[in-house]
Amino acid sequence: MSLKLVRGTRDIYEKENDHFRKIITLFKNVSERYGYKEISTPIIEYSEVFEKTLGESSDVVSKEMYKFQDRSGNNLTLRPEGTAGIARAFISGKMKNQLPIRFLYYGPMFRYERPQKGRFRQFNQIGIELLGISDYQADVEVIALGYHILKDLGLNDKISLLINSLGDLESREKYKKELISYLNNYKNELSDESLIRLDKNPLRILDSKNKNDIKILENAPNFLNYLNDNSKFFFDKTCKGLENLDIPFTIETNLVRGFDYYCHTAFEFVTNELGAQNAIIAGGRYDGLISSMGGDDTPGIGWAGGLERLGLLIPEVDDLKRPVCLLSINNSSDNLISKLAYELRNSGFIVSVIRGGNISKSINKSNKINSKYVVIVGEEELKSGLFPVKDLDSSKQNNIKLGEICNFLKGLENDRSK
RNA sequence: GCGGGUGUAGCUCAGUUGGUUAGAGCGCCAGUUUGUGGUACUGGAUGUCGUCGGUUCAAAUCCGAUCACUCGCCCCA
Repeated sequence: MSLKLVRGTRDIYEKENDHFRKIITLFKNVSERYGYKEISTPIIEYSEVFEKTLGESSDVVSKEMYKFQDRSGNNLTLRPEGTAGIARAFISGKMKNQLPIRFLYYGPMFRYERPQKGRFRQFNQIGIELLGISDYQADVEVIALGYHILKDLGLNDKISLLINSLGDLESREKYKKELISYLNNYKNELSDESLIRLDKNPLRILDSKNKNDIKILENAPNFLNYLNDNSKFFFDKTCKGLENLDIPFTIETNLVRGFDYYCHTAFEFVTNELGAQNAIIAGGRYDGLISSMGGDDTPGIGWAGGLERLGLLIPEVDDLKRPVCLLSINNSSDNLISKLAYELRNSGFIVSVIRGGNISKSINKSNKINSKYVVIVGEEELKSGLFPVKDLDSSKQNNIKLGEICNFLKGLENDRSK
């Protein structure tokens, strides 16, 4: 039997899980203040849910999906991202009369990519979607929410916001034509990658990292000049909306999203602390998505953030809540200890029972699990009915009657929080 | 998918031009201290040297393959 981990997957232990939980808790907490409600969709969907929405030419669909057939021959895919599944849920759940609707979600996603720092084959995303508002206010709200979360995580000075407009369909088609005709002059100089894109998805050439491509693009027509009045108005208003909230941003005209369903606003919160994996939160507007899946025409905008990447950026913080250790020096005290532990746990304490060994060792073990208080239960205590309750920080110790230990500890905790 | 680097104890890493029984620090366990912890001192345990194969009298060391991690490309969260 192989004990190896599947490539790009990993086991996550207590500390990291605590760390993730903190991010998720903060994410949910802030998002709920903006009116977002949690939705959980399945991890598997029919493959076409992703293929038709993300675009056949996108990297994710063309080479990164975990596709398989189940025993009935259904073509299924482990979700590579969250938006398509939520759009599907919105349509199949017949939620159109509840618009506008705000979703928050988090969970594992799967992409068959080469693993790197901050990049895994199974990874976790947090994300939000806002459906049913075609107005730029939705874009401002969604970006502000992302900024709010990053700010509360203390990442202000580590991230920057890049924003661009992909315009509406009309603007995009017009620009695409201009860009193609410009790039056609450089056909023999463009990178192979970009040449393929020239046919399939020319806008993606804009974010090519190839040096020569970048040079060619310097004189290429600028997307922002091809926005029609409607698109220009939309983009201006969005930017003004961000300024109104004092959210700093940079217009990045070469920012293009990898999925077909985006239009108008595209944005990324990026960092330079994670090497090639610089996008922490990224998203945009996808007005055509739901109609393309067979639903009524419904505008939408959202973003997704990488939990692992966020985790790499924020420091781990020790738990404030420290356990109480009950030291069992004598086996005949088992019942007494389990009852005391039960009572303390009912009162909200984290309780750890340490059995056997001498007192030195037991206190030592208590220290190692970051315990604040220990209660010693040994021969003498069973006789006298008085139990030493010791504060390991101050080394102060009081002898307390069994029935009063819980209240005594509560009192100490209250004093401490004052 | 392409290119570079790395892989030795739980962790961080040494290990000479191939040469006996593979090392250090931290951590862990025990003792000093049989009812009171963090410090100190003393002692101890722990390795398929990533895996498989090859060269050699002899491989952690050289060669090949493979796996994983890592950095860059690509792409993305």
